[in-house]
Amino acid sequence: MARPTLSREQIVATAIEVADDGGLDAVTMRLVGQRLNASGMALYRHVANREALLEAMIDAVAGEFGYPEPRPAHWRDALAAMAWQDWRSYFAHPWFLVATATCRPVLGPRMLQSMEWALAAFDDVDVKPHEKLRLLSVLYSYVQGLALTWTPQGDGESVRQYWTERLLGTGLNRLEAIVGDLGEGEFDLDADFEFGLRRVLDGIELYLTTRPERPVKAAPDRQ
Amino acid sequence: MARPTLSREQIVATAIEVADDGGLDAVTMRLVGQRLNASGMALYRHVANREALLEAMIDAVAGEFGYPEPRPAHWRDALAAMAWQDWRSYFAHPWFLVATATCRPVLGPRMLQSMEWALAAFDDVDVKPHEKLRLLSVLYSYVQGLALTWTPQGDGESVRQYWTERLLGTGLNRLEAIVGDLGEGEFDLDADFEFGLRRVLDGIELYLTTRPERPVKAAPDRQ
DNA sequence: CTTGTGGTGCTTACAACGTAAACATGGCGA
DNA sequence: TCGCCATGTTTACGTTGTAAGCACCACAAG
Repeated sequence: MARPTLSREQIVATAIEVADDGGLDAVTMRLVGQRLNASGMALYRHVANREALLEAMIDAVAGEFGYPEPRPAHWRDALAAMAWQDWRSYFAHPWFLVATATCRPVLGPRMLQSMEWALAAFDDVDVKPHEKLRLLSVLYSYVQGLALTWTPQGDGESVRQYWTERLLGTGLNRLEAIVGDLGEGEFDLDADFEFGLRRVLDGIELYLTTRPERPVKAAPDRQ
Repeated sequence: MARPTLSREQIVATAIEVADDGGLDAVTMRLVGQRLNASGMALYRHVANREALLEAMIDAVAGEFGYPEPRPAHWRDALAAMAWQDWRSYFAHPWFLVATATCRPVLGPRMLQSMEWALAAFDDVDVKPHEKLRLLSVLYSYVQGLALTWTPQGDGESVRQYWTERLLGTGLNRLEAIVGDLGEGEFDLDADFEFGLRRVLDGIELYLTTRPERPVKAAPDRQ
């Protein structure tokens, strides 16, 4: 049989390149094929259809940067590291969140592995597995939701500019007060993210430490 | 001039119906027009293009259910009410989150009004406006992110079924332990949501009550 | 009453998309 | 050497968003 010149991994990688350059709309079968000196239809030999390609792209990005090994001993440090990593990933690939919203939530192998890593952060904590997932979900959701709000979308117009534009002249004084606040200070997205991250981790920590019925067992002190 | 038989509001409302029935992909200019006994091109007299239509749909849904008036006196009650309302909205219109992810974050008039309502919940709290927005963002993001994970996407396959399917046989024991947990117990999305909501509100409350430099001023006790 | 005039909806047309179907090709097993 | 079949290509079809031009009609001006 004819030696294949295309591979599934190569296709996915190229599609990711295309998406990074031109957004998710640019991920066209023909265009991805073109970057590989192939026709658009060639992709169908390695990928069921466009949606499957998107799912593959999502899972590829999900495992792109590994989480730190060994995992920090205290769950709070581990989860913070994970949150930062995800946060960075979302900005490295602005199309990522759009894709996950469009497709159903993708539980590919790499994504599952990441979840396992995160769950292991709670190994020292005496909570039911389902509650561990619930706690994780709070953090995942926060990171995802905030990124969704602030990732630059399509056109080059800065998100900050868009907000100040829209908030002024609305006659809503509390919103306009924020614009004043934003104008004078710097616009530091990472700082905003870290602020919220602290609140979320605080909420989780409060739960783990104050439930009288299930005391924390042998959680290592943070150094 | 010829009396108009279409109106922008009518178009937006019809488009929302279409999306509720057949998902966001069904929101085609031609199909929305057809429901109004009009051609697809007729819509362009009232809406710039498809994206503008989506943005209008988003803002319409954002203001569909008003938040409770009068607003609960304690910020925590107010924010909880808001979060539940948003949570319900996301499930009433599964396409909503997909649309907000696709378009840039939409700050339409109704959405801004909702934000103003939420900000007012912090009127009794002595925090800088920018920090109020940060605190709100934590909650918004959590609700949005969790809904994004659990809203049924497209096909009728239940999300729960999809998860159990994917989690089994991965060889990752922490994930499989969760499936066992899910299997025996009930699968109560609202309970999951409320659990996380408590954690987020706890995190916010901890911040507001323990900062030594900015004490809470005259926040009313909850009855 | 007649006559623009401009807002409204319709028709046609086009490029781009996902993808089904048939075809061409070339390396490997027999 | 022959045939097979996986791989990539070509062609084609239906659907999409939307640009361009046309047809209509109600009102203001004459």
